[in-house]
Amino acid sequence: MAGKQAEDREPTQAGKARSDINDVARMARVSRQTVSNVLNNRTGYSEETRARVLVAIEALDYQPHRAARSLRSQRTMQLGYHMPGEQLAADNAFVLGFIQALVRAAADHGHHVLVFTDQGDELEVFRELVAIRGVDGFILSGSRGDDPRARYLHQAGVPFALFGRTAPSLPQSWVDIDSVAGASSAVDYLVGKGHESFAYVGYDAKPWDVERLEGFRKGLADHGIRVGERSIILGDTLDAVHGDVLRLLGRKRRPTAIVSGSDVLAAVAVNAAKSLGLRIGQDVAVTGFDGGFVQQMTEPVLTSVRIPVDRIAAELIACCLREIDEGTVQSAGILIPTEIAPGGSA
Amino acid sequence: MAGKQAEDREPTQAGKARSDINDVARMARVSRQTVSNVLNNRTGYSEETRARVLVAIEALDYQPHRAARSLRSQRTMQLGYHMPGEQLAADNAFVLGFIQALVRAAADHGHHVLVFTDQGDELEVFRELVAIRGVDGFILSGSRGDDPRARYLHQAGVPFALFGRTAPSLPQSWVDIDSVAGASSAVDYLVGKGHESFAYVGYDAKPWDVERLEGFRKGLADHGIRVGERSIILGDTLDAVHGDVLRLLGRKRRPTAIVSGSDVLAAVAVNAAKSLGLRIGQDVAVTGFDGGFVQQMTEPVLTSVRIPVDRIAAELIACCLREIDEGTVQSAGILIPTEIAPGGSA
DNA sequence: CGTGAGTGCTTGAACGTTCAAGCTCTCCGG
DNA sequence: CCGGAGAGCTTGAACGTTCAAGCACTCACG
Repeated sequence: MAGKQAEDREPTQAGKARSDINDVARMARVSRQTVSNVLNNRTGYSEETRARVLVAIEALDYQPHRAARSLRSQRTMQLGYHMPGEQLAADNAFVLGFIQALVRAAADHGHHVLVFTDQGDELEVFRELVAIRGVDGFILSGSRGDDPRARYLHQAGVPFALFGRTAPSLPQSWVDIDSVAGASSAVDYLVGKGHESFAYVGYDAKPWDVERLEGFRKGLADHGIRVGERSIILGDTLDAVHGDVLRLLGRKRRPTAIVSGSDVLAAVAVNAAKSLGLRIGQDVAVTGFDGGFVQQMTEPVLTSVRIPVDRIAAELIACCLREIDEGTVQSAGILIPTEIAPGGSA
Repeated sequence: MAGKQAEDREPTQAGKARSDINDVARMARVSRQTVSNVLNNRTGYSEETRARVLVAIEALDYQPHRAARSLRSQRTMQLGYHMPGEQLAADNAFVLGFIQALVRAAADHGHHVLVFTDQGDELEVFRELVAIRGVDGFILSGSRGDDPRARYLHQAGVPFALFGRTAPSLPQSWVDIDSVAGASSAVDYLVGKGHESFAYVGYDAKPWDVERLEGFRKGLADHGIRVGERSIILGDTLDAVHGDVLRLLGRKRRPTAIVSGSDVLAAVAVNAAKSLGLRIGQDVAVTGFDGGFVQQMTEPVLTSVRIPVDRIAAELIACCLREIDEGTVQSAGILIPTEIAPGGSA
């Protein structure tokens, strides 16, 4: 049943071993070191030599052996991304897009991404990766305040960049979105559409949830609009939020616009509104926050505050590599603005 | 603004370089090779020596240098996972959980996972990774029929395992879920709850979509239940499906149970039913397919055919490592059964 | 008591790069 | 015509492991 020798799986490369740097050197009639220099765009060779080397590389289809390079140069050309180990929850749609963006951004700089996660002890897995020198640096995400991973890496002298913010006591590279401005921009957008009566639906768990609510309040204040506390729904479970939205929209003077701190909760609000017979985008406007694929899951498509993952990933990788290459820490963080991604819901 | 020397980031390790295998050997009063043998659980040393070596390893906090190991042994202890490069869509909730499961399963065998994706040429990125010997093998996903990635890897003689099925012409390791049995089991479950009148909501794009519908039909046939073609909704857009479900449930003799080939579409069906004032789980039952976090996004929670990602990941990693270690290909694939994850919707 | 087969351990070499130091020209200023 | 600098290239060593051989000693067997 099982078992078939793998030998017969290599029909083409019969005996012909992979070529190494010496083969290239021999063919180009130069020394190994010169090949190495060309490969790493160093100086110290003529234009003519360079051309000969490149021809040989091409002809032999040579690519340097990653492990050999790493051993000598002490650079792995790999970055580690710590994937949240928690039970997968609502904003995971976001994480997947983020990983994809990270991988692409790293590839732009010739690096690969090692994705890892922890089970139990969060730091253990970092310690191991640092000990075996498996990566050159780390990308962390989902942090506000004092992050034990950041503290450990800092103390261990390992470069890293953080998506989110930490306690400003340590100098470290971080990139974050401007959640306050994002939520505030949703209000601007709705005001621009003529809305005057608002409600908010969001989580209450993470620091950025608080910031989004704060942004909502700021946005209203900017336009001199007041909002009652009863119009602010902060829910843990989708059930509870669903019920609260029903109650909210059942009121005599119901709001015409609902700003949400999450696409998923916005979807819940859309459903609740629909079940009351309200037309989304006409009787009531709803905006979300994320812009992942959940945005497409409502009908009509959600208008959402999009988190620009590509920008974020690019900055994170750039920060991390700068730290690796130059040994310097970008002590000021980077705040990335969000964008409104208009759908039919507002 | 920017720029702070990283020097002062290493307060603890002043000069004290990391210890290598020779340090351990010296401390345990044995040779490098003996340390190496202990490390790799080989034979050729006494129990007493082994103990001394372990003490030394502990004392020096020694961990072997990954790159050095790789160079000599030609094993990277890394597996590559090719993340679908397409625009992120509905079943991405699934992919994220899958990655997490893969990472964990690989870790159980002392391996790390390199996640990569392509932009444009799908094979290019494989060729590079193979050329630099960046991984020992690959995990592919999302394939039915003739997969160019599988073809390439096979021809290059690189071990890999496939989530999905390919043309049976090539002997290769694959693991897949039994979609037909899965959809069929949803019908069984609903029949067990007393339902007699069914409808189906699903996609039509991928091979497994077809299989799920097939399973639905088979499940009905098993119970001698007939279904009209008008009760089978195959949609591309959520909008269209939403409308079709409204029409379906608006019929005089409406079905009491809706089986769906996707949690997302099941969620759409739930919303549509709610907007007609139907009580989910009572007036109409709905089941999904996936069991990712989308399952939690409806109210009540969706009853769904869960894809056991942990099992799948474990089998994939095991297959791939077997191929790497023993050079043998498991020529028969593995079909993993799904499980019904009951929620309140059916 | 010589021989063959373990058992337990050591040693030099190798894996495929890059580092650090050197070597050989040429060219230019004094 | 000597000295110094630089351009262009080479060479031995090193990175930290594992491989492949070998060595010394013990023990059983004929």
